[in-house]
Amino acid sequence: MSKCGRKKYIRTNLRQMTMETIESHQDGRVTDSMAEGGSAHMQTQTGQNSIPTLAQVATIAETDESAESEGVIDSHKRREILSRRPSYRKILNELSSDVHGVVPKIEEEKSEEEGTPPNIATMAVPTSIYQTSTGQYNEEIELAPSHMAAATGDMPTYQIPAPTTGLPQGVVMAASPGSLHSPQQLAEEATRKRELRLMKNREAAKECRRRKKEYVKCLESRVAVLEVQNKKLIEELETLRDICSPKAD
DNA sequence: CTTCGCCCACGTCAAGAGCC
DNA sequence: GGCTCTTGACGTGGGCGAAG
Repeated sequence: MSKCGRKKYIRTNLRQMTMETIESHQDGRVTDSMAEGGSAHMQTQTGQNSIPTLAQVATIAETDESAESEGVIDSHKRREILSRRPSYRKILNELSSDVHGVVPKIEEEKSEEEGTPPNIATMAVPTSIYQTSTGQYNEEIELAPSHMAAATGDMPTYQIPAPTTGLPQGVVMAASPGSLHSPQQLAEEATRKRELRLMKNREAAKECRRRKKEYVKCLESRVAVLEVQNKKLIEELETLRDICSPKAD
């Protein structure tokens, strides 16, 4: 068996095991949305997409609780519970409005078209505030001077196609639909539309993944900042306690 | 060197969200 | 209501380090 074939075999088995786990966890019942490729369970097939969003975590917890307490959820309610959450950009922008300065907004993608990196320069990157091996936090928060992805080399080759035409190279504009007569022309038009749709979706998927990574990084950044704040507040509380109730010695 | 296990990125499909 | 966008899920291929 070739390497790829073996991997496929392993992953297929892994997926099967995962689904069995989910089924057993849910008392042998798989929800409609999961069977349809719903968004509320963590993908474990390859390890990617394994980070559940906050909404997903809440959803899973809610589903578990309700499943235990009520036993049966009707399909409509399940659909509501497992409904898709808003986009990363929306969530992040809401977060940024709540915590100004901690979480950056995801900018509209226009800077790349202008030949400059996306404006993430104002983001507080937790480069040096992660917990050390001794449990201490480095409290220095640096401002990222350059594009984050460029620093990590995450998307070295990503490019948005030139927006001038909106069509891939090699895709020829067909004649107007009114001028299509023969089945051959109709088939060609359908093929062309499919190619265009696939190309757009390909780019959209890339962009979506980029945003997702950015979103996760921002959440991690926020966690780090809040942990630092929490630590400071605890220390402040201890100091005030010492002042208010000094030891009599 | 080969195999294994894991991770990452990609392309595609499908379905919900959002806009007009 | 139709169209486009967004994103979860899935399958695939490649890279890399560890183990044999």
